[in-house]
Amino acid sequence: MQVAAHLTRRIVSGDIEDGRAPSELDISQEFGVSRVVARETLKILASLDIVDVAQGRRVVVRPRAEWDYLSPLLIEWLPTEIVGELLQELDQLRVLLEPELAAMAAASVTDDTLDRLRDGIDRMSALEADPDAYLEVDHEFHMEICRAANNRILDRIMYSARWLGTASRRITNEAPAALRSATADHTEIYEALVARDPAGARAAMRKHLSNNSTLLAEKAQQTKRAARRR
Amino acid sequence: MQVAAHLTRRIVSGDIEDGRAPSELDISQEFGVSRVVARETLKILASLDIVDVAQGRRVVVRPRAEWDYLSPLLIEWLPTEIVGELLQELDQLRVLLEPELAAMAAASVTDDTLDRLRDGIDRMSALEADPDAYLEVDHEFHMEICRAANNRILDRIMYSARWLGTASRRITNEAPAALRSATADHTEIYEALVARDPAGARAAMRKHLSNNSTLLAEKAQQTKRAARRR
DNA sequence: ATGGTCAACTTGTCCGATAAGCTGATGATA
DNA sequence: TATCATCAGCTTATCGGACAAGTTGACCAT
Repeated sequence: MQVAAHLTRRIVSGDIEDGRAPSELDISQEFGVSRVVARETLKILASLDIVDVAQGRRVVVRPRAEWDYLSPLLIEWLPTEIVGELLQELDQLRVLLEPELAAMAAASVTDDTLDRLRDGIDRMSALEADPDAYLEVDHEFHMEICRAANNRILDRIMYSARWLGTASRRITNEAPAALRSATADHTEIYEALVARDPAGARAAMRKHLSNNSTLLAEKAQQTKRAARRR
Repeated sequence: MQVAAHLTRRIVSGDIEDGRAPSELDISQEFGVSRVVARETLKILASLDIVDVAQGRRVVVRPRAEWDYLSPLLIEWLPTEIVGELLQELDQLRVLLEPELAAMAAASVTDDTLDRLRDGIDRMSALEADPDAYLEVDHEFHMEICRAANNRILDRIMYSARWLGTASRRITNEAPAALRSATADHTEIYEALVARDPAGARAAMRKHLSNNSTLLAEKAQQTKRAARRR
C-alpha cells in the first residue's frame, strides 16, 4: 500500500513521461522491496484503472479520465489539492441528483427510516462541537435518503463521498457556524419527508446542497490563496 | 484474473456465509494455484472494496453497498442478470444528470466539439446495421457532451457506463429499430447545441434518455421472462 | 528493401522459508 | 469461581531464487 501510494503520487505529479510506467524491477529497486511486492502494487494500480499491465509488454499509465476516482484508496493517495477539486466536482453531481432523490424518498419513506433520520438530526445537533463525528452522522443522513432509490451505483458514489469528505477535512477544519445552518437544513428536509411532500423535499434538499456548495467554493478559494502565499 | 472472477462469482452467489471469505491457503488449494497468485487475487478484490484483508485476521467480505460497481473488472465478473440491473440503475442516474449537463454544454460548446458530435452522428447513421460499433460511437457522443462539465467523477461514471453497456449487450442484442430512433434523438440534441439553446438541449436529452429507459426496462422484462422459462 | 530468426527484456507462476500480527484456549492467581 | 496473563496455532506480509511465456527490436539472410 505504501509503495502504491508513493508510486501514484509520482505518476500524478507528472514525474513519469507519457505512458511509460516503471517496470516491476524498477519498482523493486527504487523502493527497496522484493519483486513480489512490486507485482502486488501493480495489481492494485491496475484494478484502479491507473495502469495497464500485460505479459511481455511494459506497464503503461492509463488516461486519467478513466481512473477510479471513487476509490477510497486512490482518494487517500491523491494530494489534498486534487481531493478538494474532486470534492467540488462530486458536489456538482450531488446537486443534480439528491434533490430528485429526496423527492422520490418523500413518496416512499417508511416510518422506520423517518425514525432513523430524526435520530440523526438529534445526534448532529448534539455534535456541533465535534466536526469529525458530525460529518459522519451527516453522511449517514444523506445516505439514508439515497437508499430509497435502491441504486447500487448511487450507494457507491455516496460511500466514496464520505471518504472524500474525511480526506478533505483532514486538512481544513469545518467552520462551526456552518454546522448549525446545516442542522436547520436537515430539519427542513426531514419535515418535508414526514409530510410526504416531494416538492418540499426537493426544494429543501436543493437549498441545503447549494449552501454546501458555496461553502466548498469558499474553502477552495482559501486553500488556493494559502497555496499562493506558500 | 481468472481466479478473481471465479471467486467473485462465488461470493455473489452467496456461497460464502456471512463475511468469512476464503484464506490465501483456501484459495490456492481450491483453485490449484500458488499462494502468490492467491495473494494477488485478494489484493485485487481488496482494491475493489469487495473484501477486507489485514495481517493476522481472516479475510472478510465487505458490505455490497460499498463494492466498486463502476469497475470494469467487477462488471465483467458479475452475472449478466446483475449487469442488467446495474445498467438500469445507472440509467436512473443518467436521466437525472445528463439533461442538465446537456444544458450546460449548450452554453459553452466549442465549434470543435460540435464538429466531433456531427461526425459521430454521421458515423452512427452509417452503422445502424452493426450494433457493436454503433454503441461505441453512441457512448463517444454522450461522453463528448459530458466533457463540458470538466468533472472527473462524471468521466469515470460515463467510462464505466460503456463497459456496462458492452457487458450487457454481449447477451441481448439491440433491436435495429431502436437505433434509428436514437439517431433522430441525437440529431435533435446536436441541433439544440448548435443553436446554443440550453432549454432545448435539456429537453432533447431528457427525451432521448427516457426512450432509452423504456427500452432497457423492456429488455429487463424479457430476460426475466426468459429466466422464468428456464 | 523485405522478411524471418533470435536474443534480451518483461510479466506470470511456482516453491520454500521467515517475520509479524491476531485469536482463542490454557493455566495461574486472587 | 472469576479474572487475567501467556502461549500455541493460524493467518497475512515479505523475501529470494528459479523457470515459463509473451513481446519487442535488432540482426541477418534473401
